[in-house]
Amino acid sequence: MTEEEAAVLFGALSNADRLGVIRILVEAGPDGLSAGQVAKKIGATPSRASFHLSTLYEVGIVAKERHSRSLIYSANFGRLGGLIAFLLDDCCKGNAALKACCGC
Amino acid sequence: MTEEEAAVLFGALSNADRLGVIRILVEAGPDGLSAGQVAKKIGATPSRASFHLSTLYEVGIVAKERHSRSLIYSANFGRLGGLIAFLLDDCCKGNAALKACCGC
DNA sequence: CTTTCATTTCAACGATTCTTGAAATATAAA
DNA sequence: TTTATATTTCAAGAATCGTTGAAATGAAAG
Repeated sequence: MTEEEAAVLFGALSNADRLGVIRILVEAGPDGLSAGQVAKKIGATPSRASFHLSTLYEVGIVAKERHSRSLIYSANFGRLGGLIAFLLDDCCKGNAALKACCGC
Repeated sequence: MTEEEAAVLFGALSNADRLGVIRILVEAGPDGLSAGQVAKKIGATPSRASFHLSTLYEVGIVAKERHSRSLIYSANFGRLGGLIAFLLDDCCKGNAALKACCGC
């Protein structure tokens, strides 16, 4: 992962609504949640939730699958884990002090 | 750490120049580097480097200390580790799949 | 006390992001 | 085939971000 790519991913995490989305999608597990359910849970209008879900989808942090009328979103752990690994191992060269600070 | 605070921290990481700064400051170790050295290493004008260093300093990701004419910047592992811990443990509830994906 | 060096601050500008509400699309039900 | 449901897309506007180069600040040297 390039610095540019990581920066884009961090940009996707740089919004409280989207962190809320990630939180509830992780909680929801592999079955995920519909866009509407996400909107309700984070207290956002459909359009606003859709905007944030799209942002997360475009960078690969969430997956999307149509289920009849609903679009079901779920967390992509691989992508999120890859970003953490970039920060920890590549950007910060596996620095021991850093790992100690995050319990890794 | 609140979602709002984490979002601000992720925002500070959402720029390739700033990830470059973090990389070289981690590499430089506890002694850090002057603003001028940072600027040279990332290939930026003094003013642009200063802007990015300030952004990182304001959110506590780097520390700053004057040494005669130079301002010496160094990485704050505690803050960076705290953010990773937020994502891993709080936001993602210690999810095992995620931890596996980043080697934690 | 003037000059030099290191860095920040500022103003201006363009680019990007976020929100809102209305209109469009896709799917299913009546 | 009309209607209802679920979601996205769009346009407009406000807010924030990033770059540039010039001016200001802080600290040391001559």
